[in-house]
Formats: sequence, structure tokens, C-alpha cells
Amino acid sequence: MNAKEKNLYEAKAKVLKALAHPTRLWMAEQLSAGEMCVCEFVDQIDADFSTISKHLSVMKQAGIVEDDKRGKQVYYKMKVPCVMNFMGCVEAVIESNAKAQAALVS
Amino acid sequence: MNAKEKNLYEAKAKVLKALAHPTRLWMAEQLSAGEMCVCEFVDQIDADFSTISKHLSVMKQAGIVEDDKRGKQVYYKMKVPCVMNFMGCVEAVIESNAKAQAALVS
DNA sequence: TTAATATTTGGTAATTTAGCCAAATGTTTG
DNA sequence: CAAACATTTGGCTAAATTACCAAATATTAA
Repeated sequence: MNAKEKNLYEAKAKVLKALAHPTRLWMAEQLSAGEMCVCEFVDQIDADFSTISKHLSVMKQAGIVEDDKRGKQVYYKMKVPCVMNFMGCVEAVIESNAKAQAALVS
Repeated sequence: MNAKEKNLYEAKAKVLKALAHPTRLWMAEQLSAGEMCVCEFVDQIDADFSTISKHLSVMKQAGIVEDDKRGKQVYYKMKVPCVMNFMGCVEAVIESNAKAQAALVS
């Protein structure tokens, strides 16, 4: 694996990592239904607003979402919506795991 | 968000996290072309074999891959192949980022 | 222009992850 | 059975991540 390829895999991993946190994943799912302002997340998530801001920043750095300041508020929206198409498959993994668990018990 | 939902998002994040590492991502891509034994990864990846084994273990714990011991060797294969369908989209994110970068320079 | 509101940024402590080495386990071969 | 081989596990350290608080910044409203 040469340096260029290595960079590519690091870049891909960064995108996945940006989604690989429960709170960020939830936010990304909300955003795929339409833009939201930071204040809405602050109302709905039980975490410090600075934490929420930083989570959004991680997704922004990864290029998954983009922000738009309007007045006092900052609105975020998905930049590459296909990202969420993946979730059906992630759920399939979880179901598969659940079945395996169930099989252990039965 | 109730406890059950919280668990779900944690489970989803775990699956993503298992892919969110350059080495693991590379291994997952190899495995989507067919099963491989640990020794093949050891030959191709510049890391200690124990590190490689642990990366595979992370993906196994997440339910992405499964292993099969045959003789002295352990073979891994994808358990839920759709996982890799996502990569086209991840690449789209990276291209989008690259374009944004290019726009800054031009 | 001061105060209030929304958000980001800096600092720090706690937790998690990554990677190496050494040791343990399981399997085959001599 | 002993030696060789493939892999996993335990232990350790360094690095990265997370979350909180406090402070800074920007915008609007009084």
C-alpha cells in the first residue's frame, strides 16, 4: 500500500469515524430529514451545548454536513445525503447480531 | 430518547466504529472480495500480527465478519456484505471534500 | 452601547483505543 | 512427545476521544 492509498484509507476512515458516535449518528439522522439549528439539538440532547457544537464540528470537518449562519443561529444540513443510505445495512448487522444472541439462549 | 433507543444508537455506532480505522477498512474491503486467513493479512500489512488479530477481533465483535478455524489457520469472511456498499458514498464525500479544497486554491 | 442570546473555542480530566512485546493456546509435523 | 507454526490474549504505554466548564465571539434587542 503506497502513500497515496494510505491517505485514501485514512480519509475514508475519517468519514466513518465522524458517524461512529451515538450522538452524532442521531444528529445525522435528524439532519437527513432536513436542516436544523444548533439550538434545536441543544433542546433535544442531554449534553452540554459545547459538546453538541463539537460533535457538529467533527461532522463538518469530515465533510458530511455543512453549516449556515443566519442571524444568531447556525443551521446545519447534510452535505452528502447518501451517507444515511447506509443505515439500513447497519441495522441488518444489528439484527444479525440479535439473532445470534437469541440462538445462544434458545 | 429512551433507553432502548439509546441502546440502538450505541449499537449502530459500534458497527461504524468497527469500520472506522484505516487498517480495518482495508481488511474489510479485502474480505468483501472473498475470505482470507489471518496469515495473508500478516503478510500484507505492516503491523504486528497481534495488532492485526485484534483489529479482526473488533470487527468480529461488531458482527461484521466471522471466523472459521481450519487447521492451524483462521479464515475470516464478511458476515453482512452490504456493509461495503457504503463505500461508494464515502468516496463521494471524499471527492466532495477534494473539490472544496480545490476551489479554495483556484 | 449594554445586555441577552447562540455558538464556538480553549483547557483539562477521565476514558477509550492502538500498537507493541511477551506469553499462552491450539494444531500439525517430525 | 517435542518442535514448529498460526493465532489469540494479557500487559503496558502513548495517543486520541469525549465531555464538562469557563471564556471568547458574534449577532440581535433593549
